[in-house]
Amino acid sequence: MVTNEELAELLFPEIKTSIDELEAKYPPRSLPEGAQVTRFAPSPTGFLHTGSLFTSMISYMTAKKSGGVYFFRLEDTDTKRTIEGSERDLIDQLAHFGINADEGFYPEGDKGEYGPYRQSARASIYKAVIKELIRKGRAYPDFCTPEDLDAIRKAQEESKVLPGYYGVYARDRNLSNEERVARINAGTPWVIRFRSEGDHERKTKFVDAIRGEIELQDNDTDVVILKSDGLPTYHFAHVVDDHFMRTTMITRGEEWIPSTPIHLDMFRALGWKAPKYAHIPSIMKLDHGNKRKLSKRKDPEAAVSYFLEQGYPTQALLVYLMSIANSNFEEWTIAHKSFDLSAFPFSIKKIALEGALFDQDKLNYFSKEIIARMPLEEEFELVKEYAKGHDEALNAQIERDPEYVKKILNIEKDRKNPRKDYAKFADIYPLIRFFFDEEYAKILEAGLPFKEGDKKALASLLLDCKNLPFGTDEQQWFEALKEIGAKHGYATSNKDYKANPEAYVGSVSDCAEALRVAIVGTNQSPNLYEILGILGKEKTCARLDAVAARL
RNA sequence: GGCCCGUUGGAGAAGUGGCUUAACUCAUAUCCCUUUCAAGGAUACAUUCAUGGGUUCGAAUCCCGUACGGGUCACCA
Repeated sequence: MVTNEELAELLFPEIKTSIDELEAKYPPRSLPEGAQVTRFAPSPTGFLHTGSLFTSMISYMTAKKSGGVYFFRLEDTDTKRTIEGSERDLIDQLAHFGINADEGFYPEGDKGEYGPYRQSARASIYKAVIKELIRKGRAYPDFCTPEDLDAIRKAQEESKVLPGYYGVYARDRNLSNEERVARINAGTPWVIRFRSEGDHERKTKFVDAIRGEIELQDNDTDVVILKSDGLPTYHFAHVVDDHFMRTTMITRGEEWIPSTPIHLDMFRALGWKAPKYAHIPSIMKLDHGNKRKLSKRKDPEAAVSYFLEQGYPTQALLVYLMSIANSNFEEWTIAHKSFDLSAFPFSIKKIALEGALFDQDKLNYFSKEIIARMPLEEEFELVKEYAKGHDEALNAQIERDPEYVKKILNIEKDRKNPRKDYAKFADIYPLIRFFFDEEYAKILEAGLPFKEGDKKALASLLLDCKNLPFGTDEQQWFEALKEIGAKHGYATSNKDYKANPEAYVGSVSDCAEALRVAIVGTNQSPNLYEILGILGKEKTCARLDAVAARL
């Protein structure tokens, strides 16, 4: 007769730690009433996903708003999919967005009392719990090969019965301990499965912090909890980690809803109090008329790095994501004239149930608004940082003459309603390149889009514009432009022109447009007066001469 | 296929039995302003809340069925 105790000892002889010792080592946190402990627990399998940023922001806000703790845990139990170094990117990018963990895994070392915070370093903790489960008869070694499992699944499909390792299909569930010991000693590979006592005919209920009460069929499958590589599966790691790390609210993607009964089943078996769950909806995308989850493979906007490369201010993305999470946030920003997330009364209950379609237009709107209202110095610093890593041409100009670039960024900024030209920093250079002489030379070379008309008259008008005053106010400057225009047959107001079009060559608008095209190369630009002010008299005149000479 | 979640305008959504002739924001369109563009101002945009039935004096709001969309059924998380 082999006891469970002996089986446990044979399987994990090196494990001496008891659950009580773990309980003592990781005591309940002393936090004020209502404080939530949340976490973000990604796998290091690539770059930060936009949906992950969404979830982590929600976790972070939930902890902060309640005076609790937000921590970061690395779920690196899938050694096959792990991408070397991606944990660094994960943490760096999160930090970039200001989502800094109070405790957790850091490449240079853990911070906090509830570690280790990387699952691959917690093997002995999982095994200690499993050893106890085996002693209690709630876990057992399973000797099925992948082929055996395939065969079971096929048989189930043929007889149209639910697939899975449960009940009579759980082949090794009722092996005698003697048999188990014999196979182990014979060197047969094994995994450990949880022994469920659930009944599929019954329901388990739980309250989701976002969706309210959810009722699901009870779990009755004996899930794998320890893989053959000695590492736990997600299901088990979640239960053990979030118990000993004293997480109070699990924020995770909605794809986890169907497996929640498995987790609840294990919490019950271990006699632990289950945490609250908040299942976050996924961010979707419309694809040929169908909604689907943002896909890292198909959608560039699924990777947070995309927004960083495009030069969206991190605040803009966060604000956009918050507008999806709590739709009253938008009204709040208007009422408070602020985009400060930390001041907003975020509520996890207000998250809508259906996954929102990712809306680039709306992101751009927020981003334009944020960039336009940002103080010049702040904007300049962000632009500088962006250009350094992502925009060579812009960077070169900033290095050559930062003050000049700063002046350009400041055009029509100091007003009640500042210009909103840029949704992202990548938009900047194409719009301002005409300011730089070598770029202007290229523009000139490509030909200027003047309206059809008398070239000679145009040249003479442009040459006359060299007499435009510098250093005066805009009103005086514009009067001077009108005067010059009048000399060349342009009406001084659009009304005059409309009233009697035959009497004029064109209106002031046409006159201004000619000047604009000559100086910037297109018929659209920010305020001309400010542009000329930045270019200065010398450059302006040189450009006018060059254009006139070509006509 | 089983199970679960969901369904208000092009998009995000408010609304949980009468105050809704369905808020607010983005997008779109038209007009005004205007030295262009951006901005700003004004107006328009769901006779109706997926659909069929029921409960009620009264339903987007409660109940049931149907359709559609999403998710999930691994030694992946």
